[in-house]
Amino acid sequence: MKKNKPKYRQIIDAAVIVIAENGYHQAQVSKIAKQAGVADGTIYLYFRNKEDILISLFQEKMGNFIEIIEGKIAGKTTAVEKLLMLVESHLEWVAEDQHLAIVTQLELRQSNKELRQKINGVLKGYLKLIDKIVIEGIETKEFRSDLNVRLARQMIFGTIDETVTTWVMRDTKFNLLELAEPMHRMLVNGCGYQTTNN
Amino acid sequence: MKKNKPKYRQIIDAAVIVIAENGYHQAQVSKIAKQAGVADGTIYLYFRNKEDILISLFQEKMGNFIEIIEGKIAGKTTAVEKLLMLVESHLEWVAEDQHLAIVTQLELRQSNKELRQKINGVLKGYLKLIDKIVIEGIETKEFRSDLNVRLARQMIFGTIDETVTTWVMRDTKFNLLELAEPMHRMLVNGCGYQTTNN
Amino acid sequence: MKKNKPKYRQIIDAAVIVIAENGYHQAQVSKIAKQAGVADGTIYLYFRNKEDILISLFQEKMGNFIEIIEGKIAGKTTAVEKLLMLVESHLEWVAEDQHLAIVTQLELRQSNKELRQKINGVLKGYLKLIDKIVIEGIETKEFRSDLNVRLARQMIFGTIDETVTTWVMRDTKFNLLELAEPMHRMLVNGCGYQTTNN
Amino acid sequence: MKKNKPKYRQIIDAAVIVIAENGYHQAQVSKIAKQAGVADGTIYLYFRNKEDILISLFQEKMGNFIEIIEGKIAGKTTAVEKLLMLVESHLEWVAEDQHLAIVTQLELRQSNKELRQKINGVLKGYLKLIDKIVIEGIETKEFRSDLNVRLARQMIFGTIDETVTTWVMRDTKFNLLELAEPMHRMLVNGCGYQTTNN
DNA sequence: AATGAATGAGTATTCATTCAT
DNA sequence: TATGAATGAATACTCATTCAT
Repeated sequence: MKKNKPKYRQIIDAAVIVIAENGYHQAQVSKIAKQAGVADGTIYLYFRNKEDILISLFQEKMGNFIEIIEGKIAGKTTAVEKLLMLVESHLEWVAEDQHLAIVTQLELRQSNKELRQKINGVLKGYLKLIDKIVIEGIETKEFRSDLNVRLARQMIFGTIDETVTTWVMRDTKFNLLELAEPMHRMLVNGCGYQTTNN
Repeated sequence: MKKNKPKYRQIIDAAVIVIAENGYHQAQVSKIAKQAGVADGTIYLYFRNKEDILISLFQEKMGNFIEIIEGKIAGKTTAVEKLLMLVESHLEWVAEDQHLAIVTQLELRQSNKELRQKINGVLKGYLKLIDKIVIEGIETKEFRSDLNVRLARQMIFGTIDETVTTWVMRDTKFNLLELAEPMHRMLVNGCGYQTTNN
Repeated sequence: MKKNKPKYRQIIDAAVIVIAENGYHQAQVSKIAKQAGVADGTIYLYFRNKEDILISLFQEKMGNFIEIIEGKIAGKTTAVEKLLMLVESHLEWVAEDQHLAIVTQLELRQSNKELRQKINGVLKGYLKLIDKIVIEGIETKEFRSDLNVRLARQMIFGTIDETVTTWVMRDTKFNLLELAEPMHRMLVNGCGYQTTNN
Repeated sequence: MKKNKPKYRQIIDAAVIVIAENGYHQAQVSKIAKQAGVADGTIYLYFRNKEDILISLFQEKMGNFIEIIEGKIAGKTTAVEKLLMLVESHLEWVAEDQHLAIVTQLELRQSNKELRQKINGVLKGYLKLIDKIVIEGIETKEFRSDLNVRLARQMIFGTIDETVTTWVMRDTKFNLLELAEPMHRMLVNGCGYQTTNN
């Protein structure tokens, strides 16, 4: 199993750094190899081609992230709490590894359609996680019974993603985690009952 | 003023078609020229370079869209009504011209960081429009007084954008406009007061 | 028609020189372009790819040679005379342009199977020419009636080809044309009646 | 002596199979090693480099073939009979081991000039054998006294080689051995006296 | 003797842009 | 204005060979 050999992770981590620092289109295989401390050809002992590095990168990192969140959420009892945990974890994840954030939020989105579709495949796991929380919230009556699940998920993911992307692109970084609580309140309100204060 | 000459729009419209049909990375200048019915070199009498075509495309189309929305919103009295108008207009705009939707939602996002930043510059006008509605809503007490304006805008834009992107990528197209009302309710709720039904 | 433009022939002639002097595997496109006095990219305005250069080269040169021989043969009345003309012309053709001889006899034979098959397609025209002479010789009773046409053609072509290849590979070049007459006598004898002097 | 160790032949036989089935340019050392059931590095304990495998292959197989023919010829008294034996043996050899025929007739000829010259060195032994028969034929007056020995050898070898190559390339295989007799008659005629039936 | 992971040199092709006409 | 032939920089991937074990 190639994935368990140290050079597999070594190359993926090198790719994250090279892409974050040089941009997607300037991340040549030779640069990644150099950063990883291996020969160009060694890359191809662990990955089929360049695209395979990028997909594997996304799978490893995002997949890992989804697992962590699933674990954290399991400990929470209400959908509202679970949603807070998801928002906090997501923002924390982004703030912790800015190289990775740049790669997933900005650079990897420049890839061609084929690669983006494979990336979307990985993302689906995350979106299903959100769906589960929304559905649970409806069942427990924390959320409106007439809530459109897909729309709610698009609100939750869209809000987080837009916020994170804006933050990653900013030059001056503020504390992203502080946004978790107000963002969570907005999203829960969005899924809740009353419309205005009238 | 080059922008008023017929070939200027001719080339931009050709670019929309070529990018929508071939994808961003297969939209060569020569293809756009052919579609526009001009010689390759002629492109450079109207645009500085390829990037300039794409930015101009976005400016023309998005700028036009913003103007239309501004007009429509002016006729509404409350922030809630204005937000509904914005959501409806946005979804309508996307549903009306699918070529353009593909280009702005999917293809143009594959461009490099530099181009994307310029595109974001154009988008700022739209985001400011949203900000104005949110601020007005707070002032009229339609929205919470402690609402984080930037966060609210990111929710509104993020939700619309994520929804539209998902819709554009789908093979089977449902009626996008039907989502305006429930999406609007979610967003207004998100900006409003009460959290849950407890 | 690209084939009539001067650069088309210019590139083919450059390819002959570069391949003859550097060998098939050291004949990079950039070298051919430099020899032709054009930019690398210009090659691709006239040829689909590198293989297309080589096929076109063979078609142009060999096709041209076949036409010339056909013309010369038309003036001869007997199959025996026609065969002499063919042998003489072939040897003359090889001796005249040694660069081309190296390319067709040695270098182009190193190409991959796909290219060789296309080259064989061009060669078929030449082999059919030989067949026609053999058949005519049989009909005029210059040759044996029980002569196997394909075998006779293989003897004629094989003998010429083996002789020419040996000559091209030799460092010291003797007068190739002097071999025409004795080679012709051998071939005519081979197609004729008596076996030995017993 | 490496040549007597079992793995030496094992690797050569593997090379014949791999080249015949994959073609010269797809016959990587690693494939040959796998087919031979040894590690890549082991190849280099028995051969200096890849070229050395191919030369050794040709030497072993062709050398073996020459020895066999020499034995068979020794039992014949006239040059004409010896030539028949040579032609028959050659065609039989090709028809018997089609893998080997593909390798020697088609694939090995794609090698570079340097390797082909070394192969020609091995072939010299066979060509000398032909020369001996021709010279004997002249001395015994079976053949013309003014016969050019080199030319006669080129006819004999060229005819057989061209015939065999054509046969190997054909998809539908006919009985090659049936060509021995008519081919022999043609060649003997070619070396003989009379030109035509006049 | 045997292994096999690691090495790293080498090249065809595309396409945005120019400029002589 | 308009043309379009010509330019030339830039990069992923293969595979023969090595050498530490």
